[in-house]
Amino acid sequence: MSDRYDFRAIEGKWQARWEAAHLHHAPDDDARPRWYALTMFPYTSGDLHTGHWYAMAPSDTAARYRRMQGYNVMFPIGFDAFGLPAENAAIARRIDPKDWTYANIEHMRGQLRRMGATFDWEREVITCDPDYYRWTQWWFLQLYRQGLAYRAEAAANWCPGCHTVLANEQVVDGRCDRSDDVVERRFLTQWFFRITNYAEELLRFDGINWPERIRTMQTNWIGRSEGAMLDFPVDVAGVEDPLSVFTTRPDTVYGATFMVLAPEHRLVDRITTGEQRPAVDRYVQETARQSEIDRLSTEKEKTGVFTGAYAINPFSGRRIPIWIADYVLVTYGTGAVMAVPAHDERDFAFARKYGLEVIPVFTHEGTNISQPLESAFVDGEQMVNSGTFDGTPFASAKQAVIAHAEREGIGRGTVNYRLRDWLISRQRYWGAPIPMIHCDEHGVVPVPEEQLPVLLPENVQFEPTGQSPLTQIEEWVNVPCPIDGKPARRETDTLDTFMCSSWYQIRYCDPHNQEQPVSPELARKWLPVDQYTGGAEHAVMHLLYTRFFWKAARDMGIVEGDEPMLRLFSQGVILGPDGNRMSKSRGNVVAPDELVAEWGADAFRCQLMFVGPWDQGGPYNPTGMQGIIRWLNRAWSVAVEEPQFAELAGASETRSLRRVVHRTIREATADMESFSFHTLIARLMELTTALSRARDAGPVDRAAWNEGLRSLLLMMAPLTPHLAEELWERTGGSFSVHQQLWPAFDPGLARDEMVELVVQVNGKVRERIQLAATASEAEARVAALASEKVRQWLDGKEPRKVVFVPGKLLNLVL
RNA sequence: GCCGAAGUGGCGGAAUGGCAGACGCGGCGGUCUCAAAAACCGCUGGGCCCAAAGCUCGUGUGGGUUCGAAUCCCACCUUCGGCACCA
Repeated sequence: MSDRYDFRAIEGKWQARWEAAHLHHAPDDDARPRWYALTMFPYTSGDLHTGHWYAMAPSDTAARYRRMQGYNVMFPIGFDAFGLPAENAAIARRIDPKDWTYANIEHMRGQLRRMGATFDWEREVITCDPDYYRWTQWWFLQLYRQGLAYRAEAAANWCPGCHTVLANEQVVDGRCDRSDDVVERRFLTQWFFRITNYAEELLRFDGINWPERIRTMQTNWIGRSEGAMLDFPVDVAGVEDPLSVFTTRPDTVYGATFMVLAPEHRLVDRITTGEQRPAVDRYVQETARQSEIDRLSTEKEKTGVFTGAYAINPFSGRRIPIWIADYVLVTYGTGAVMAVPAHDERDFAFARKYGLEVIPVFTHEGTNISQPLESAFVDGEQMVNSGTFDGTPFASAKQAVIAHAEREGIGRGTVNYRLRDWLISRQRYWGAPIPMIHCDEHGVVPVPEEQLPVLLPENVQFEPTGQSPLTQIEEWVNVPCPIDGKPARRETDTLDTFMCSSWYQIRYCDPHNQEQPVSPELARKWLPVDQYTGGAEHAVMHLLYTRFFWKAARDMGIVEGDEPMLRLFSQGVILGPDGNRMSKSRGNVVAPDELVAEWGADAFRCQLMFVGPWDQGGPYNPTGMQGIIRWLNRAWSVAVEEPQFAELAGASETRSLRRVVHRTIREATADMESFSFHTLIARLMELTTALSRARDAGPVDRAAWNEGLRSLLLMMAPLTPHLAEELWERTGGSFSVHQQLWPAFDPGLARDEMVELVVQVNGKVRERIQLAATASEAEARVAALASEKVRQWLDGKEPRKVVFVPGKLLNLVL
């Protein structure tokens, strides 16, 4: 046989055969231990790009490896199918979003099949399918029942390009993460999920193996601060409630010489005096006109206006002015701060500009606090100017002040978070309708569960108006109130699509269940996900939301355990050949379909895995395909062109071949465990070379050859599933190579007999000597001193010290 | 500004205290061929040297620890990522 590797003849053939044999379906009733491997499902953009391949092919390799280790592996796939592009396509091209989406899915299914991945298509989910979003709506109702969904007016991020509000997580540097438009601040009544209820728990990552990078990003995003809430009475007739402020420095409260409110703060209008009103109104309007980007710039000089009103410092009793300034954010804490210019840089800058009083309340080494301060200082030695607290050391000051505040009922120790509740309303059409009804008499009423799904109406006008297109469909909007049947109106906003993806991994376990989102038995069998893989761009969106969702589901008794994904691996970003992100405008897009058509799926998979460490990503090297193709050709030739056989069971060349084989298994197994696919491929290339050299060198022991070839094909199976299957069959293996066990290595056979021992003199390599691997220090010394070269370097001296690393090195120190 | 990761041949990268550059690309030389391509084989960090042997330099920069450092420690530079007026 001298035929050559032709992927065209084998890839389609085996894909069909695997499908016919349901090889990739994970049965629910199977005695093997389960392994739930999950790769993030794709958005239905209509085209599978290189980034998808880069994410999915290695995930598939890892999943196949687990199967060869004896697990019942579930590796499902589906489509994240709701979202704006479908609607924008509808507007631009006058096609129905549904038609656009399902046509895209059809195309992408073909692309995914040609990848040759072990996807369990019998578990496919499509989030825009009523069978799926019925349960997304169901989840909404459960969260509502738990008090975790609520409607409130708040400062929301409005994207003028997308004509909808966005969650905080979708705003990057003041811009929409999708359209890049500068977001505007609008005060709107919207639906939220109380993710902040779980802030504390979301900061803990106990029992899960997630990358440090993702954990840090989530931790930063949640932004926990310890401090106190302090109440400052307002000295304005008719304002009874005190002004509460959050501070991380309650110990500096005696130095609070003024207060600052965000310009949007509710109290501003009520406390502003007649004299100050024109200036305040002007400032509030100016602030409202500014973009968030300008407003949040730390470069900008601080500005503000006095309201004319005063508050009382509850500790010092001092009457202090209330200002407004745009450096105070209405979205954080209470939207008001106590300003302590002596100990806060921002307050200091503000006080200096407007001539406000500065009172230091700590002593500080190297600072004369009886002189006007040059700058604020944050640490200190002990409290001063603080009444009975004077002399309290810095370290215990916070606790002392908090304890006092709690005793007096003027404040309390608290923890504040940067994390805001998750805004889930969207003023767009292509999403799951929020299953609520507004009734004049009964307020907001949930749609009864048996009426789910609330179907999206069809034939809708999409031209963006700033309101959901659903508002215009009278026959859909007008419904009877579920309580008394009187005329009422449906909620017309749709759900953030991140809600659809927050629970998809749960639905995969029981995708066809018509009674429940998942049966308790199947949830228990498959969940949580053992290995999740996906991009780091979802760190504070999808990956945070799905953890929140899971914890809420746990508290409702639907799932068990504290975390939805036990292990997470975040792959890097595959870049264009020029080192930039692939984009049509740059013209550096690498199209998978073309490469698959030219070189085959196996080769493309390997090329992507050979780029470098998976978590680092990097530029795609167009010429790199050659190396992979050469390897696959050599592997083909090694499998189909037998050597001359002879009985050489104990011969040294046999031992040496077996050593390479067993060592490769050892290393390849470690590489699989650590997702080090590039070094794994390198090792298999070496094994292929070793086999072909052994064959060309003369007669080979039959058993050793078969062991080596068989091991090579088994280890290639997760990487090149089609090629391995074909060669497995040609070399007499039974269907399927993917149902075989991963090879085991014999440490004894992997061990070296002879080693090249490095001899160093004063730490520099001067000689290499052949020695039995088990040689002792004394033996190594004798062998080293037998070398003329070593003796020359020793120059007749006796080594002062000898370092011996068995099997590796002997260092003679003079 | 704060936090984190990274920096190694012409290129992607390997080696996480013990032979720097595995494996691959590219390059050079060869086999085959009328020729080219493909395939296969060999060589391929810099310097000294006709060459080899050999010596020497070499993992962002400068110091340190160690018999021995790409690897550990300190300082700095650069790149990337995250957070950033969060009180």
